[in-house]
Amino acid sequence: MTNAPDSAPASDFIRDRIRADLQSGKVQAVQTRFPPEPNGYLHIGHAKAITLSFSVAKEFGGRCNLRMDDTNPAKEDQEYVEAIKDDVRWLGFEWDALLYAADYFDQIYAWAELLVEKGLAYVDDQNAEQIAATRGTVTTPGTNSPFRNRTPAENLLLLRAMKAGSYGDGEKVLRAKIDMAHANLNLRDPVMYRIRHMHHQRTGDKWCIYPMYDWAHGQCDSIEGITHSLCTLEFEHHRPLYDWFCDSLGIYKPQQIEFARLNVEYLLTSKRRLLQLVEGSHVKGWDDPRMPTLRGLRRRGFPPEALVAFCKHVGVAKFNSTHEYGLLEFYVRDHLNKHAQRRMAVLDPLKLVIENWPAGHTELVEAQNNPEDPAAGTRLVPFSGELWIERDDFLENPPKDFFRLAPGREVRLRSGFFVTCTGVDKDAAGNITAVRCTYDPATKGGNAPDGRKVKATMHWVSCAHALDAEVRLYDHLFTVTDPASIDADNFLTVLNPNSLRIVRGKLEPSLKDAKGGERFQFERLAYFYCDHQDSQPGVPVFHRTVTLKDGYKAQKGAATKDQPKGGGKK
RNA sequence: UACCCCGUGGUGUAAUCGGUAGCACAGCAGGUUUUGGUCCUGUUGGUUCCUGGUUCGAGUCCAGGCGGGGUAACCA
Repeated sequence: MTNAPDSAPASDFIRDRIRADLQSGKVQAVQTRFPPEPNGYLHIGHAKAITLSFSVAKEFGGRCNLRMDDTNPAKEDQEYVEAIKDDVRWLGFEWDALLYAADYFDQIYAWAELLVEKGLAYVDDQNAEQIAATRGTVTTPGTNSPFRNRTPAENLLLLRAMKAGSYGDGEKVLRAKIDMAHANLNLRDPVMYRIRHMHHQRTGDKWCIYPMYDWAHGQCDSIEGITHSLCTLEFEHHRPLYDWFCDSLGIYKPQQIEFARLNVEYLLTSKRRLLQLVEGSHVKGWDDPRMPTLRGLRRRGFPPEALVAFCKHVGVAKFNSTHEYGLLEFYVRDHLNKHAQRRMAVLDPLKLVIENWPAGHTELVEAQNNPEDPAAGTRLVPFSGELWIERDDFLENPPKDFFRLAPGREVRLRSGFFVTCTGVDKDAAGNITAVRCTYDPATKGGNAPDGRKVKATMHWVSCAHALDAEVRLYDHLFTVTDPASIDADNFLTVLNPNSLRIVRGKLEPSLKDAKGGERFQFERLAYFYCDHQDSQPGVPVFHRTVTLKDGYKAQKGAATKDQPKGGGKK
């Protein structure tokens, strides 16, 4: 699946259990599933769940289904079904079967009648408020519904009438008859069916009663023969109910195992909050490159392989943890370093004039496409007497640890020539308008025949040949590492006003042919993604995926870490 | 103030049947380098939440604390 380091699955409590189940013979073949509700887009948290369920199945020679948990037509939409399928495939996983909870509605209903007949479920006439009010609290028991003792025969009639559409929305519900005083609130006669006269994207108008999550999920798992039903920690309290339904029905009971959901610094995975960002236009949609959605990460340029490697690395445990954002970046850089071709681009241009360059002359220099992958070949880049260099690659009065261009200093222009700074031009206000230098014709390609060394190599783009292009520089959407901890009222105050900065860059001409979906490293700056939405033929738009590590800045402290000011450097 | 779950270096995560803490990232130092990237080498960090107990031996088992998270939708 991935070539990233330590992609081998670590031993964890879930795999340990599966191994034991296989060994004891309790389980013959592993069957897992990823059960999203098609009511929104998948995000990085889902990537962990997807990676887990699909990987586990694969590792143990089992199967993994993609099942749409479409039990609530009020919130779901076919558009999301397609998006989910697309995102799962993008991550690199292929399901053994594509299934829908709605396809089991007949079976689930039949089981409901069975429970009614067994006296384990009843129709309640109370409304939602009354049911909530009589549920009790975590410290006080609930009270029985006045309709709790209806006979099985009466309940059966009522349930059938519910199904037949004899009642309006909310008029009646079917409830499991368990224990209104149970310490686990989920077992205080949970609602199984509610009435919703609604069109379902899959079953049309066949049903007007729809099963609740608890009264569908375990049943679906059972029907599919799921051996290990993996889900996140918040469903832990639901497991007793999951078990109760299967046991009461006398059907095959899969084992639900819960693990901690993924948390990453600066990222939010709450659907509600994400929706707030989109609806408030704080981002440009669900696929905004600052969003932690899979679609957003895709547009940001994150390779799916990097995401999967990250998800495998973080492991699975029950401890509620938060991963450093830097770990995610590590996997992105690790993959991109090996696969992204190099190009040169100047994002904060400063003119460099080569005084001894033959007027009007252009020379082509050969540049490596990827030093990490010789097979990527080389390309020709035009070099001339006026070049763009990065503004912060020149300093008139450099500190001792600054290796780049400065008056009197010689540096290498990558794949080009050695140049020596002879002076600067300034405007009336004293701002530097251009840097002047001379070049050494003998150093073409970047090496001096006499063996002399330079301490710095800089990127450049020929002014006459430069491609002007829009480059979008992204940074964290939030200024705090844990935006989820900020309450709803102040949530927007921690939005990073500099999370998106758009600049016009001077790019080497070959980038004119960049296609949407391609990834590059703009040397010495960062990795960039050619946007598949906004790029036009010949007019590419680039998104900064992640910066390169910067050893120089690191030495100077992290003061500018979250507030990039230079062209593309942090 | 009920019930459930969890607690290992800065962040995560490992440690066969209880045998004396490993790995990754980050950090630091050095080397290599036509990217201050990559790569290579070395290295700093842990009384395994606390207190007792069982044991020849406890991160692993037991008890009691402390701390964190979760749960009261006709959502999933």
